[in-house]
Amino acid sequence: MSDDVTRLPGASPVEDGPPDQLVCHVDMDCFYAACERLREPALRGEPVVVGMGYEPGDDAGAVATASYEAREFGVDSAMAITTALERLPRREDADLEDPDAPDIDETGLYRPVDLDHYQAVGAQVKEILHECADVVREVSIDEAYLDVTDRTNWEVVEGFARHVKQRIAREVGVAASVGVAPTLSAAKVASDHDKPDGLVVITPDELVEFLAPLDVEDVHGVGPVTARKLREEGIETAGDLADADRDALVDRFGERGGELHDRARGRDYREVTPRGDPKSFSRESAFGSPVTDAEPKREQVRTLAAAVAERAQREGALYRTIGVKAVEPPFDVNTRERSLPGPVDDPALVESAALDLFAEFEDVAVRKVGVRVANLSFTDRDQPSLASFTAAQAASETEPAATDGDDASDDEDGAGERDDAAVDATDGDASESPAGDGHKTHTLPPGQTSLTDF
DNA sequence: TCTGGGGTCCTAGGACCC
DNA sequence: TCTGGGGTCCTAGGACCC
Repeated sequence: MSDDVTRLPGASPVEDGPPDQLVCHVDMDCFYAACERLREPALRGEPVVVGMGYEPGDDAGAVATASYEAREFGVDSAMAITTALERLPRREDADLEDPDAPDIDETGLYRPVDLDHYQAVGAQVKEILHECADVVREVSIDEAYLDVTDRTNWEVVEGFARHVKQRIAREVGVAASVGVAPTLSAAKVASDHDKPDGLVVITPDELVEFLAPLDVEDVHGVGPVTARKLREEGIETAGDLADADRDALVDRFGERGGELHDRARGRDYREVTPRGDPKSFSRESAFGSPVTDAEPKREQVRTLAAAVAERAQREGALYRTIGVKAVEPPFDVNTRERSLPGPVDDPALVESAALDLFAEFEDVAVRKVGVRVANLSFTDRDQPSLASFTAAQAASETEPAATDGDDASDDEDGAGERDDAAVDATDGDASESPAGDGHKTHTLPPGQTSLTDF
């Protein structure tokens, strides 16, 4: 029911042809690096690398953003910091006296990610964007689509887009690339086309010709895996994809195949709609090297569970599904999740459920663990009142949860034993938390460590 | 390039219900 | 008792995006 909130009547796709719209895609250039330069002007003109999971001086983590100066040295997003340091040593290691030290002109400045700062800068940019358009879809911290159909027209849209860029540069101090096109996916292609500081307008007349020569991987939605498969069939460009047999694409790639075919032909029936509520929250973290011992992994799971639960509470979200992730070397991603009979806000339950689901990975080598909550509902909007929620919950709690001591893994064939008795409230009454913050808390009965009764 | 973190959507099989 | 088909929910994995 809550899902329907995001599917407003006006948001249904137009079936009978491209919607007549003017879409503007705004994409900040090297946003994290630009934000660092904003508060540390000495970084301007220098190779800057912003690393995540990285602290000053260490060499763990990965590159979140590399400035264009750093990219000259072969440093790129998602690259391991160790690799980046090989190509671009840190400035601190330059030493004019030492012949073995790197040349200062071939060193870069490394900074750790500071999301709070970027969020604050991003908010200023978004404020401008909302002033420039009636509908804005914020895709990420540094990217948004604008529906500007009613604000401009094809004759003057270039000036309009230039105005948006200049406002961002003048009022916030960071550079954006802007693309304008009749569809979302083409606007995205347009903003990418002349980065950095680009401004590209693709009119409806030019659309097909513009797309045709592009690499097939430039089509939004074609990633490395699909691109490889397409190339194996001789489909190298967007034009090749546009000319390919649609039914064959659907056979091979499912509905997505048809969608990609459309996009390569300049057809994209999506409209610009604001983003709805989030669907899940997750936290994950990687170990420096794979860990086999149970306790350090369990400790990390506990930490992540607490962080996820805290996030949900902060955002006023209840969750009905709790899940974990365990990545085994070399890169085998395993996920396990369980759904509850009803939405809860219960940090202790997130922890015990996560540990329980994680049990089967306790004694194997794991390089990364994660915890997730999903099936979210938001208290102050689409959620039934606390009173009715509590009543419904009480009704499903009449049967006490069994503590059978079984391993979670033993439950595979025990589906018939599943019962609907949910998680029991500790004191038998579903009282609000003492803090009186409106959050109803739920915990497993003392001593219960298994979730086989989910 | 030996792979970080936070998300979304899709698919496929099985359970379960009518 | 056997058979059928449709619909929905759940779980696991995969691809993609930023």
